[in-house]
Amino acid sequence: MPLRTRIPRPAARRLSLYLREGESLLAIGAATVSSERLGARLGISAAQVRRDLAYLAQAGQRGVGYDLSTLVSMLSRELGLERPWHAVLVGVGNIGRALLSYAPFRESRVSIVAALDCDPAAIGQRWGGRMVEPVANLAAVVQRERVELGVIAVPIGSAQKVADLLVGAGIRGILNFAPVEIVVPEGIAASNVDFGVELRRLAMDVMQETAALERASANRRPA
Amino acid sequence: MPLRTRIPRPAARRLSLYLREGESLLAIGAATVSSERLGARLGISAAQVRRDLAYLAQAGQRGVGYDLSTLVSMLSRELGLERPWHAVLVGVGNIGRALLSYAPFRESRVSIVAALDCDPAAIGQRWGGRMVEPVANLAAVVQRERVELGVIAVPIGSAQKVADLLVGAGIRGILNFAPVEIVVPEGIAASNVDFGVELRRLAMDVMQETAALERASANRRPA
DNA sequence: TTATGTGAATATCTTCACAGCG
DNA sequence: CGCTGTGAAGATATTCACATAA
Repeated sequence: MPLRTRIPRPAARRLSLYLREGESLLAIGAATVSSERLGARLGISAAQVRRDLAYLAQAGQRGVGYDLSTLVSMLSRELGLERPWHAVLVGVGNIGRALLSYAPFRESRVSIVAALDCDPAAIGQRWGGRMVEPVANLAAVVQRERVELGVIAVPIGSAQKVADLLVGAGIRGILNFAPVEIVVPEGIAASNVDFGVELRRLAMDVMQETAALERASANRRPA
Repeated sequence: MPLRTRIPRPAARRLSLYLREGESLLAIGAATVSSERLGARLGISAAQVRRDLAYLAQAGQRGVGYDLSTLVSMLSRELGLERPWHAVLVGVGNIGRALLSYAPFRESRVSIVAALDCDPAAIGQRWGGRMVEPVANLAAVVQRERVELGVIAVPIGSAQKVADLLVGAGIRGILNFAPVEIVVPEGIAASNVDFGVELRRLAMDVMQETAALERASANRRPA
């Protein structure tokens, strides 16, 4: 077997977006979609969409486009969503509660099956149907629920400690919302979402847009 | 003047991280940092760090490293953080409240100066020191507080509507937490954070890690 | 005729390796 | 001597343009 070449990182990231849009088009009642239209909905060029989707075997049909239900199931398979994934959340502050009540998870194959916290006052409360357990239960929860992913939503000071606990409990991937880069051993996937970094990046993008506009108008009346 | 070449997209995104780490090292009492160490804290190669920081004029000193206070102020300037940026939040559900209580904003130059919602029950409540106002006030708030950025934390169904309102009110950049790609006119910066997409990506990363490990062990005993 | 799939060309990003400077 | 800054090489990613298939 040819062991199909690995999908490039940026393409792989876009696959999640195609899946989300594909599902939403399907929900609207559409049957097919063109690379043109799919790209337009996501701000991605049609050529890029075709190149990305060509990594899936035979996803589209020439002259017609992509059959949405085929596309959705191929993307699901590619993204590893044919089987369900279980995640455990640590920290039920505002971010944690936002995650627990994030509606789209209910029908997604990736779900948060348990919520832990170390604050005695938080333990026993229910959020989005799940009861908060003490962090001490972590290892037991991971085994009991076959948990593979961990979500960190604790303050910056405890983030690394929680990451170590998760790794120790046998988790394979971590999504971290604390504003610090966590360190994980080789072979464990980690990704970070930091609201502050996102807002700063936005500010920078606005600056660059502004600069680009000024440059453009300066070019209209050059030396 | 040579109109210094634009900083590449990926490098620009990393700049936010260098700033965050730089500030945190400074807080610890460090005076300088090497590309080696800075990179190690972020999982970025030293060569990459040097290449990125070289976009700032004369940021480091050979044989010594980067002076942290210089570095932090250069990065702040590059990211447009020399002056404060004001953002308005629309939607005070769980995500909105998480943003309002996100501690690092308090000392950052990007701050959320107002919170709006369309639910009468939410209006008048206080979160993180800010009182929730009706969305109808949007244009007035934008003018009053010189707001340039908008944060969307409303359900999927109203996200595009809110985006249009923000653009209409004169906002220059939008950070969207609803799980849909919003459409904005040319010249307006937009970026999206979707918890579902992030978790799916994590699941995919875990799959790929697993596949890579299997491939590696298969190679140890090839045909 | 329409819209995919894909070589080839281009553009962009990253790493290497070492000259250069304090 | 240590560590940055940077040409040049290498690796990746994107776009173009068109052959191809329904």
